[in-house]
Amino acid sequence: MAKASAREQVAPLDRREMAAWHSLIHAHAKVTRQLEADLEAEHGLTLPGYEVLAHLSEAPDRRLRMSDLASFAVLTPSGLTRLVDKLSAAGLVERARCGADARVVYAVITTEGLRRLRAAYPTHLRGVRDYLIDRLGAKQLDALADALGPLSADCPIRL
Amino acid sequence: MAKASAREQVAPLDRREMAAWHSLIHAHAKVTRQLEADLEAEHGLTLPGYEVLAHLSEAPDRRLRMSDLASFAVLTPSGLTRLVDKLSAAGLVERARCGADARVVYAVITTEGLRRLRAAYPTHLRGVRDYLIDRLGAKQLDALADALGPLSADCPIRL
DNA sequence: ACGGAATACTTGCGCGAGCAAACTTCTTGA
DNA sequence: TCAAGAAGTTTGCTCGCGCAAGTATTCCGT
Repeated sequence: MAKASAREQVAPLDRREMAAWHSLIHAHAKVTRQLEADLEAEHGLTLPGYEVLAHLSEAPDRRLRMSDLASFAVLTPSGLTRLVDKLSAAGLVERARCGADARVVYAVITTEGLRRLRAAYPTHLRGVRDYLIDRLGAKQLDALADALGPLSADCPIRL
Repeated sequence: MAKASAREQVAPLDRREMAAWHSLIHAHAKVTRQLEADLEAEHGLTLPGYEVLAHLSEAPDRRLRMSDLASFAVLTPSGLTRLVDKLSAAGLVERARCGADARVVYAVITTEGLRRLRAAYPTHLRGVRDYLIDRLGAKQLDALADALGPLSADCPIRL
């Protein structure tokens, strides 16, 4: 096998590859920023905050382990700790210890949290539609999930 | 035309729509975090920092207006000011005033900046290939750029 | 030609969040 | 049984970066 020398040149990205990469970055930034601005303005929620509430509301027993919640919400464990601190201070979420394993902590959505989530839901829904889904055809939508889904395969998403 | 009442229910996102939305968030997070970790570890550059250098190196006269650079790099003007401050302190970029319009400032990449960029290029290239492009087929690559490109076509980032 | 609006950039401030290290609790191998 | 190590969470520290306000310059209507 030929070993790559330090001077060996690698082919640069071609136009299509560059376009795919840049469109991913820019589209993501644009969509999430608009969505977050709406949620913030209308309901005082951040996007990660909303997603935490949404995931909890759909989880069995309305609770999830901190570490699982972290990967759902695309946050590091420490990031999730702070976010749950904040949501907890706002009364939207509570912590509960696990009887079986004293290391794990559950985050549980409160009744008030469910209320806020339901109130914010239309805003989020409209945002996802306006900024993403309605700008794509059905084929493009499938292609998008098809292409990007496997990239985050090890981040379990309940679908 | 029926006017939507306050109580009118909107259909929730279906499975495909949810999948597209979540895959966008998770894939973006995964790819950019890995890429940034590599750049940071091997060359002490952040991803936005790398992209600023890359855009400058390809610009006519190796310079771009701050505001143009901001939208390329997916940053707000203020965010770009700090980033250019940092790159400037590291000697990778310089500021230059514009003779024709005293309001505009150009960011210009230095020789040292070009050196650092060239050194980091293989890392970035490999990252984009490993974490994104090589995991997609040619068709998926086109579909991705095709679907996401228009979302940010009009204005790259401005809200 | 002049004063108000628009444009380009920078600063004050604050917050979200990542990394590394510290605890705590559970597991496992000798 | 009892370390040693792994797993889950939290804390200390730090920094990137967005928003709003401030400054400097240019444009435009009258």
